[in-house]
Amino acid sequence: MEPLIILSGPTAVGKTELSLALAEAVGGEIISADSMQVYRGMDIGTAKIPVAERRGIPHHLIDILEPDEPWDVAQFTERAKEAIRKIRANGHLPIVVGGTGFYIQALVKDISFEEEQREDGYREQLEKTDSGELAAVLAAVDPVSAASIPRGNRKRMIRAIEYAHYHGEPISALNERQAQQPSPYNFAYYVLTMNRERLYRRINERVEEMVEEGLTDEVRSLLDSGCREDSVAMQGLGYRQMIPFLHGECTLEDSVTRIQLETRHFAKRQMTWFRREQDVIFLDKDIATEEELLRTMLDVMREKGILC
RNA sequence: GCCCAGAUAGCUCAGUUGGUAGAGCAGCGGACUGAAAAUCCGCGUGUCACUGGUUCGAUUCCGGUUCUGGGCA
Repeated sequence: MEPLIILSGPTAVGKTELSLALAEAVGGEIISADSMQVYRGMDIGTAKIPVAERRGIPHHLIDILEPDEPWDVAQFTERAKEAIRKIRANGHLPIVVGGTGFYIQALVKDISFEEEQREDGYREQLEKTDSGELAAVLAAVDPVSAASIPRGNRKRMIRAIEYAHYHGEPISALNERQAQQPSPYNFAYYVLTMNRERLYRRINERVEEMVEEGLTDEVRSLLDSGCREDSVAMQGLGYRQMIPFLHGECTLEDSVTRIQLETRHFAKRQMTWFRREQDVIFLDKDIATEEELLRTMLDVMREKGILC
């Protein structure tokens, strides 16, 4: 089985820093599992590690798209698998680092995403449909999903209906099938954690630092260069909340407070995700030094036969 | 010092024509299979400032006290 090392955790917990030490220790290359760092020009707000600080370790899936280009899990898994092949060919170990749990799950479980011919405008049509109608359509097409997706969650209702439309089977059937499927990887999935209060404080501080480093100008120049306010990239934390300030609709302080708040909410959601995830090894930063954590990681990898 | 208005959940406040109270935000928990830094769901007992009085019963009415605003001196 192919070896795979994963290092994740909530935002601002210190993944990047640890990932460098880890890569050096095992002879690894890093694959970013971050839905926003793929975009060029989004550096400060995504806490992207500057090339100069990468210590010569190759980083994949960072800066590969313009901010208005589409990107999703399916593309991520495809590109990540490509990167894994390349890294293995170099005789190195692939290390997936990032906070997008959804991407990591899709990669580890090797969820397949078949091509969809989306040119028929079906999604656009669904987006115009009101929620009651969507619920009715979903109930007809996929009763299992209809029972589990709340009426308020249009996004997930739309995807479920859309899936049935393109594949002729309910997405709930697909999910069930893929859930059984074993991972093709011999993986070690680490999640870095920390006391909540401390994490929240780090988040608040990091946002302040981002603003000092010029986050406002970064957002402004993205918009000036034609990036649409409703683009996926602009939904990112630190970007979306800055828009009202740039329009003169609120103070900078209001925007900053908002970024801090929503980043804290995000970190909380990430923790919910990791708690549910199977086969995860939690590494608590409160009770161990980075050296100790690294040693634990290496021990686990030896045990699993990822390292000899 | 006097007058007026407040004092209710961590915060901002609503409310009870007297039967011990509820929203938003925060916080907490959860979901998540092609936007995921997205999207969505759930969770509210708190000396109703303190203290007397009236009452079967007071957070609610009356008196006093303290504190906080605002006004007048």
